[in-house]
Amino acid sequence: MSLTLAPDGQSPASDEAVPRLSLTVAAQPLTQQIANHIRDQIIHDGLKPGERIREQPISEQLRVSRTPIREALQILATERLVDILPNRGALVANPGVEDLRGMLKVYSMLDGLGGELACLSAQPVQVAEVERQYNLLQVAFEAKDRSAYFQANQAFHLGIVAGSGNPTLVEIHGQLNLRLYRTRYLAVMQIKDWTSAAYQHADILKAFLDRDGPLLNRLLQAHLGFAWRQAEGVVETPALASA
Amino acid sequence: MSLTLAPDGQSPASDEAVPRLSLTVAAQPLTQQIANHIRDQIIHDGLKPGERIREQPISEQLRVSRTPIREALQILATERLVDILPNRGALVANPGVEDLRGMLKVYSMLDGLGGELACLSAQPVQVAEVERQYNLLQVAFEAKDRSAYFQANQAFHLGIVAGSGNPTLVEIHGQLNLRLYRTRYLAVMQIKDWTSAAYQHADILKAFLDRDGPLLNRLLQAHLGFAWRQAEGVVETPALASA
DNA sequence: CGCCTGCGTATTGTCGACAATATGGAAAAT
DNA sequence: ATTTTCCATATTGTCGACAATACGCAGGCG
Repeated sequence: MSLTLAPDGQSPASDEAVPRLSLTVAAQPLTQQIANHIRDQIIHDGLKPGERIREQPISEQLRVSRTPIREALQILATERLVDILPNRGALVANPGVEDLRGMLKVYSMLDGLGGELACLSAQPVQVAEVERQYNLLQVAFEAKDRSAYFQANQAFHLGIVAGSGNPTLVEIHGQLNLRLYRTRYLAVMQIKDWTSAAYQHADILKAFLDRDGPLLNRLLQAHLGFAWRQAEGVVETPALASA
Repeated sequence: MSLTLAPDGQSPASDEAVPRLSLTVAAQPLTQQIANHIRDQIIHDGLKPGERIREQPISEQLRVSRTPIREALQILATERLVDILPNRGALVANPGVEDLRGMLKVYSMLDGLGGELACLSAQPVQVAEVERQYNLLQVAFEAKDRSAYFQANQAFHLGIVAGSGNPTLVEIHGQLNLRLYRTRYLAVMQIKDWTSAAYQHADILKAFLDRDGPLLNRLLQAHLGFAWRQAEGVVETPALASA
């Protein structure tokens, strides 16, 4: 879960135990680690929409100077997960219902396109992974484990898009997915009737296995539109709106 | 064109001539200005794909410390216009033909969706703007002014998408457009037969004015696919590939 | 009584310096 | 002659300090 960030964590006498071979996987840049850290907190609702993100507290918690933190915030701002107000700091992005509706429109289109392309070019190992996630989905559903259900649901859909073999599509789809992540998570955890949407996955999987691209495209878009209509009521949490 | 960046450019005695009223448009953050500066150079081919971007020369040219430059590079890396190799600097992104093909697939899908939505919710002023750009397009075409043609073509397509009223769509579409900008520009400037694609704009405009969403969607996607097939030959410039 | 002004403080923005890492080439070894 | 090692140099990465800006509140003014 949480990153082991502090660079002063000295493994005893490990200076020679871990020589700087080029074979060794290079540690991720500090800026990226920090961006990942903050991003995780945002999508998992540790940092609430509209909440102020101050640099100094993060600097102290992670034992890092403000410089890489500011670089990380620029990344997250470009991903539209935070808003940076010049000279007034960074806020967790707080999209309104209308914004979320617009994002979902684009997202479902990309999701459908991903499915359609995946029917053409998904590798067997990718198909198998999607099937595996479908089974996990069913297990979680029958166990009424919403958290596991959400996780498998994520992996199921992302797995299909990955099958498209289109890196740009995967990237943009994934970025929009992050923007919608928190809302979708809260929706899945809260809505009363989560049975209907769950059953749609069987048809989706079948279309995928049949490699029926156009059908899968339609099913995915309809599925997301349906899930959204169920979630819409939950969204009405204006979060922090002061003054 | 080029930014007036140097903060030492003292307009004589303008300290009181431009008081810091809240009505005054706040100057764009330095980081953004630098990002815009580098972005412009990339898409206009001043910085070539694969070329190294060193921080110090930029720092000297713009009379700015490296800190905001690094922040700008993080932004551009998130936009996939540059690649940052940890400890080894930033390069101008250099997508291969396969990458470009994948981007264009997503781009045309978004373009088509934008057109379809625009048929539903474009404001009269937006429709008028698209018509205006269409006329500029025709003028430039008849004058064989490829540069003006490209510019009007850009504004024409972006104008349609803007009519969708979906900020997320506009943003993602615009970002992909930037990634493809240089290639499209070089293609328009180089291809021999640029008459065929030009004529398609008449049908596109008509479908838009008729508010025929599905038709416009199909026309736009076909249009981009066509333009791409014409451009494909031009793309074969592997740029810098040393060692 | 409410609003405007001015100042102290908190926070962001920028900088120069130093540390860490990679690069290229000369010298040495095979 | 070729490869390897080692070092000087160039470049990126991180930091602490300072500058610039915004915020909140006390005091004064209409």
